[in-house]
Amino acid sequence: MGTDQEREHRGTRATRQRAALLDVLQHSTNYRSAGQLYTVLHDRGESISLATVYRALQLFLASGRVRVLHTADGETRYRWCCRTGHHLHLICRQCGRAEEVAGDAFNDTTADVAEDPGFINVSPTAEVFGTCNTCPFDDPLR
Amino acid sequence: MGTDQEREHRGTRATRQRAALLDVLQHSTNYRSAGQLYTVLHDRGESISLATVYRALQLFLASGRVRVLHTADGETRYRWCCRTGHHLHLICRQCGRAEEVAGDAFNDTTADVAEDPGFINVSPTAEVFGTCNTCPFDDPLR
DNA sequence: GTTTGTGCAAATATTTTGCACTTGA
DNA sequence: TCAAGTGCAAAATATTTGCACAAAC
Repeated sequence: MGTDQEREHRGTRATRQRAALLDVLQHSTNYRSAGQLYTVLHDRGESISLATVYRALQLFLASGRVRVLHTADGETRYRWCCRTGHHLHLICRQCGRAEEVAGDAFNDTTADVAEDPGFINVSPTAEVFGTCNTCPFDDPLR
Repeated sequence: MGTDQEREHRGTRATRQRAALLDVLQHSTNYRSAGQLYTVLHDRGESISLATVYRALQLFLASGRVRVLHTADGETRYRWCCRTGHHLHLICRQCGRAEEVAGDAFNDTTADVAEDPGFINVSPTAEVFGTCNTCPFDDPLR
C-alpha cells in the first residue's frame, strides 16, 4: 500500500505539460472537461496530448488536488480545489461557475439526516446545482 | 414546448419492453445502469435490445418517473423515484443501496447556504454518498 | 392503416492502454 | 543513467442514431 509520504513522492515529476495543465486548472473558476482543458492548452500554444491530460488529471485527483463532477450529459469535469474538509460546491446550471461554500451547517444537517436510515461515514462534500445571480450567460466554453 | 398534459400523452405507447423495464426499476432499491437493467431483463427471459433500454430510460427520465446518478467511474445509473419534491438520496458506497430521505432540513440548509454566494433556484435534490450499516457486501450487481 | 416503437448494426464520444521514444532529476 | 512521463494510435466503454421491420391503437 505505502504511506502517505511515499504516495506524495511517487510519480510526481515536474514536467512542462503538468505545469501548464495545473495553471489552467488553477485559473478557472469552472469545472472543465478533459477535452476543454486540452483545447485551452492548445489555444495557449502548449503542446500536450489528450492522453497526457487524462493521466495528469488522474494523478491530481489521486493526490486530492482536484475534484471531479459528472455533468447531466455524463461528461467528467475537473476543478482545482483549494478548500479542504467538509464543503459544498454550488454549481450554476447556466454558466458552470462553481462556488465553494464552507460546509459546517450543511455537513451537520447531512450527518443528522443520514443517521435515521442508518448511514454513516457520509461523504464530506456534495455538488448542488442552482442558478447564479451574476450569471453572464456567455461562458465561451460551455 | 407543449403542456404537461401533452407531454404526458406524447410518445407513451404501452409496450411489453417498457412494462418489463418499469417493473425491474420499480423492484430495485438500487441505482442501476442501462447495462445492468438489460442483463436483469435477459436473465428474466425478456427479449429487449440495449438501444430500447436506453430509449425507454430517456423517456422515463423526461416524464420525471426516474432519476439519474453519475457514478465515480462515469457510469449513468437510473432509479425509479416515488417521492416527489425536495429530498435527499443517501447512497451506500459499497452495496449501492439508495435511501430516500425527506429533505426539509436539508433543503433549508442548502437554500440558506446558497444565498450568500448569490445562488438561487437551487436544485431540490442531492445525492450524498455514505456507508449503510446494514450493508450486505454481496450485492450481485455491484 | 397510420403512427410509434423496436432491433440491429454502425456511428459517436469519452476515456484508457500498449509501446517506443523522450525527458527530468 | 534510468525511472518516470509523453505521444501516438489502437482499444475499450458507454451511449446514440439511421433505417427497415413490427407492434400498438
